Order: sequence, then C-alpha cells, then structure tokens
Amino acid sequence: MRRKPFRSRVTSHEVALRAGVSQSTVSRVFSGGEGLSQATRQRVLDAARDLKYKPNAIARSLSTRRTQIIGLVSSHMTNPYFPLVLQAFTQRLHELGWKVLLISAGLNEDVDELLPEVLAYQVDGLVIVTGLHGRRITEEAQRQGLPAVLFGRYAMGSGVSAVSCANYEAGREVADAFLEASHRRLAYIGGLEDTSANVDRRKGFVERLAERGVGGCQEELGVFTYHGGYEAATRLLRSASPPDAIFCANDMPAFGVLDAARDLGVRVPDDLSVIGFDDIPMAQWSPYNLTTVRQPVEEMIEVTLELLLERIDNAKAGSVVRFLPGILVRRGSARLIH
Amino acid sequence: MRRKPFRSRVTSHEVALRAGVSQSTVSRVFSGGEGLSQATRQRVLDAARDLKYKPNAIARSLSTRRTQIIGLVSSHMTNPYFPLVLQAFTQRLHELGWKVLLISAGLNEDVDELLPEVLAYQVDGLVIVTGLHGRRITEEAQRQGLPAVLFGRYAMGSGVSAVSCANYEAGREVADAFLEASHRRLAYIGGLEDTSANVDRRKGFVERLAERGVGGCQEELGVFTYHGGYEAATRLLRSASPPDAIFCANDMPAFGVLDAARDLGVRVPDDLSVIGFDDIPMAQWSPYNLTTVRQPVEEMIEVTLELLLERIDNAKAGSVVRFLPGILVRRGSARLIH
DNA sequence: ACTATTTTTGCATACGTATGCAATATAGAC
DNA sequence: GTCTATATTGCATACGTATGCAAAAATAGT
Repeated sequence: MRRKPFRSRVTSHEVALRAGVSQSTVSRVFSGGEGLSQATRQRVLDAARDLKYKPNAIARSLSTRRTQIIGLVSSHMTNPYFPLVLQAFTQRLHELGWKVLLISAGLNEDVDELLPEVLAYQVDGLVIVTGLHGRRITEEAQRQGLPAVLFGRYAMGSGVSAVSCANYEAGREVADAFLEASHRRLAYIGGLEDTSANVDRRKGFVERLAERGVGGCQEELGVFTYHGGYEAATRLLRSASPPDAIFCANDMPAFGVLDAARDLGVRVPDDLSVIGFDDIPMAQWSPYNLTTVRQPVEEMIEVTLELLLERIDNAKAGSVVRFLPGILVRRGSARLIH
Repeated sequence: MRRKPFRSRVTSHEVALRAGVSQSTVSRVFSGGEGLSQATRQRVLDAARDLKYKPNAIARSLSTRRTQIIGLVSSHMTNPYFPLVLQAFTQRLHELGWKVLLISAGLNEDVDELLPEVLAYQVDGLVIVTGLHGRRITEEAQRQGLPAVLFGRYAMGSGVSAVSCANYEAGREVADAFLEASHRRLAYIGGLEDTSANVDRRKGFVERLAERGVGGCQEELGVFTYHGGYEAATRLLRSASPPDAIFCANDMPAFGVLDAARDLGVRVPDDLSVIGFDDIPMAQWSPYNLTTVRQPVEEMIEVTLELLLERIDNAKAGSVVRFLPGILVRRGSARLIH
C-alpha cells in the first residue's frame, strides 16, 4: 500500500540510509540526542542538511503524545487591546518553542462549539482570552484534565487557573481619586459583558463610594463602544443632575464620553473628569489625553504562561488565581489631586 | 512497550470493541462513511457517544497526509486593521472546516525564521498577511510547492498568488478627487513599509497629478503612526508653502494630521482636505470623520481563501494576482465635489 | 590478552487512523 | 435450493517518529 507521501518527502529513513545508520539513530539525533558518538551525530547532521530533512512534527506528536501546540481561545473582541494580547501571547509562545492554534469565534457564535475540534488536535494546553463566552470551554477543559489558564477573567471554584488585573482594587482607587479631588456627582459606565472583570471594577468603585458616604452613583451599563459611550455621556450630561466625574470600565467608551462632552460644551477636566480603563495606545492621543487605569498586560501574559507551562509539566500542580495591580495613569482628562 | 496514552484515552479500537466491529469500521464511520449498513453505523455511533470518542486529528493527519491546518503568517502589525483581518480569516476558515496555526513575529524579528518550524507541522497551505517581512517565506513556500496566497501585497513573478486592493487606481482616484475640488498644493504622507501597497498608492497619486499638470507634490515618507502623522503635518503646515490637501497612505497618521491641523488652527476641510486609506472604525468617530479609501476587506478575504483552497485541492492550479477596487468613502475631512 | 564495564547502535514495536484488498454476508435471479 | 452479483466487513499494513531492550562495539581494569 504505497501512498502519496507528505510534501516533504524526506523522512528519517532516508537520512538514515544516506548516513549509513539506523532510523532510530537519526531520531535520536533530532530529539534528545543522548548517548551518541560525536562522529555519527555529525554524519547524520550532514546527511540531513544535504537532504534538507526536517522531522515531521505530526508523526513526532503521535509518537510522543505531545504536540507542543497551545490553543489560544478568543471570542469576538470588543476591546481593541485584545488583538495585541493575542499577538503578544503568540510571540512569547514561539520564543518558548510552542506553536499556537488560534480559535476565535464571532460575536454571535460560541467558542464552545469549536472546542471538540480543537481537542481533536491534542493541544497540550489552553489559554482562554475571552470576555463573554467560554464558560463551557472552561468546564470541559477541566473535565478532560487539559491544562488551561483564563486571562483577564477568573472562575473561582472551577479549578482552572486564572490571571487577571486587580479590578476590584482599581475600582476603589478610582473612587478615592475622584473623591479626593472633591468630585461628588459620580457616574459609572460599564461594559457589556457580565464578566468578573466588569463586575469587579464596578463593585470596587461603587463600594468605595458608599464606604466614604457617597451614594447614588449613576450607572450606564452595557456600553463598550465609542458610540455607546458618546450616547451614554450625552444622556448623563443632559440629565437633571449631570455628573462631574465619570468612570468608564473601558477606554473605548471613554473616548466617546470625551467627544460628547466637547460637543456639548462641557469642559474637560474643568467641568468633568473622566477616567478610563486599559490604557490602549489611543489614550495618549492629543484630543483625548485620557487618564486611565493601565492593565499590566506584559506581566499578566508572562504569569499566565508560567502557570500554564508549569501545569503542563506537572499535571498535579494546583490551580491558582493571580491578581496583578493596575496602574492609574494620570493624564489630562481628570482633575485629580497631585 | 506500553506508553502513557494521549489525554483522551479512548481510541477507535475501544469503540470498535464496544460496538462489536473492527477498528476499520469505526474509522469508516468517522471518515468517508461509504458502504456501511445503517445498523452498524448506528451501533458505532452509539458506542462512540457512550465513550465520548473523538477521532485523533494528529493520527488522522499522519495517515492521510492532510492536516486541515492553514498557517496564518503575520508580522508585526503597524496597521490596526490587521488584527481584524486575522480574526476574520480565522473565523472563515473555521466555518470551512480548517484549523489555523498562527505565526506572528515582532517588529524586529523575521517571520522567515519561523517557517521551518511551521512546515514541520505539515500545514496544508499558507495565508501571508504581512507588510514588510516575509519575502523569503514566500520563496520558500513556492520552492516546497506549498500552496500560499499573499494578502494585501503581491510579488509578481514569484509564482505565488496574491489578493490586494487596487492601490494604484485608488491613488489616482484620490488625485482626481483633490484636483476636481480645485486643490493645487498637494502633499503625500506615506507608510514605513516598502511594500507593493505603499508603492502603488504613492505611484498612482503622484502619476495622476503629473498627468494633469500638477507637479511638486510634497512627500513625507516612513510615517505610519498617529504621532508620525502629527509631526509630519506640523512640518508641512508650518512650511513656506503649506499644502491645502494631504493624502495619507493610512488612516492612523491621518488622525494625527487632523489633530495637528486643529492644534495649529488650520480648519478642516475649509483650509485643508485630508484623505486617508483603510477606513478603520475610528474613521467614523466624530472628531475625525475621515474621508478615506475603504479596502474591500471582506471580499479580499473571501477571494484569498478561494484561491488558496482551490490550489490545495488542485496542485497544478496556476498562480493568480487579483486586485479589488477600493471605495472612496466621503466624509467630512475633505472638501470634494459632489 | 581477557574479562567486566560502559557506550553506542540497531531491532522491533508502539502511537491512532486510513485504506487496498480479500473474505464474508446478503440479496437477486432462475 | 443453487449460483452470481453486490453490499458489508475485517485483515493487514502504511503514515513517520520515538524508545525499551538487547546486541555490538569500545573502553577500562588487571
């Protein structure tokens, strides 16, 4: 039963033939490389070079039951900083010698549908970078004993590790910053997704306000786009009691807020302070110059991969949830003390 | 020689055992499914369901010499619309039953370094979405007979198919639009990358100006960021002969141009018309409202995949370069006729 | 020079699925 | 009921690499 060979027709057998050794020896040269004489190793390498031989990773995976592939799961990205995160994960994984299988679903599709397909490829682990969806994917990974780490979100009690920004604390810090600058009419504009991130930002903000005796914070929820922010701000600023400070759970709607304020003649930061979240590159642009909470993305990625790879090496490593502090970056859109 | 099994310990053998058939039969149920009695098929499916069996794609790939994986190659993205493109490619490929191996390099790395690693995974084809780098990757794919399609760029004579926006024609159209609106002091701000896209945009613009008797177009090259655009515009607008119309090869610097104009008190579009390229979402934001050339991204992706998949099915399909027309989207940043 | 080690190498088989071919079961024709 | 023709199924092996174990070769020890 002869079949059409793979595109790269050269296999370890042919290298073995040319080098005058057995296939096993060729294999050993290209994998561990233990207990080989310098001479044969060199002969094999020469033969391989001549034939332009590259080990077939598929065959290797089948034999070792390790694919060296990480599944990178992402749902529709409402947040413009997600793509950068994917890019960063991919590069870092490449550096560490892994390949990345990308799984991404649209706004209305469910990533969960794709999981079985991906598991079929025997990925060694999963990084889950997704807001709304992916609850089932998490459970399923856990059930299968497939190492997985959630990024930017957590699921307590699920047994799945997670790395996230300390959103609750950041929310409190923003509240404090506003209050110390004597703002008293506060508003919160929150994202669409009912994720731990959004819940915690709001909770931290509102709770801290309450602790310091400021109640009745106005809220606009389900806002995650520029236009949504524009409209929400328009409503708020035209209302009977317009806020003098707005905390946006994401930068994108914060830009909309700033443009709405300008269009309504509300001066920033004199009449209105605005603080966003994420610190995407646009936050530095001159018309916005947005004060915002920066997520320590680089570090979060690093920790995520540490946890994941450790779990892959050592199947019985426990699950961990790590919160990394956000940094309030003070620019011009908020009137704050110091 | 018993080894630790794959995570999903259930194989076609065990399904066969439970269903009381041979492994071949199970295999046939999950692949083609030709010539099987309805009864056995059902028994196999039941057994598979009970055992939660999923065929191992790695083993299948080894056997069929088809991985159903497409390599998606991207270099550092200077352009914010690239991530969306990656996302769109991924989703579409999923819909079509393919998996995506993501290969992306940083600004200073060379994607080319990663190619051998990827080829080791026996991808069935390559989509190359990259500006600056990736010349060698293209040649290498061609040499190996690996189906590949360039996106947003082309390499004539390389034998590699490509799909791109009709940049040259778009450049001419922008020139015509400016001239018809009686602009005479023109400037061009071009991107960093010395790619066919940038070369063609500039060429079409400048050539058309020359054809219609307008020479001496000022040029600022190597500008692809917001800040770069801001600075370039500042230089141009403060010069002895400031332009009254600027064509930016990308939207991002165009935003910088608009902000610079505002900061210098130059009114847009009264004193200055600005046209960008790409039509990224921000172009619609109220402070910019940018007139720009939209690339027909959806269609480009569709055509790219058609060409690629056809080439995969039919190894001897010839290489094709397709140019899809861009659309000048008229908004408020340029004073144009009609 | 001869045995006891220690290195190096090769043999055989496993990883899980697909498939050509032969064998068997089933149906159809008379 | 016998004999073809056809629809189902199973056997055996291939895909390319890794690796336990035994064999062979090299080295050391006396």
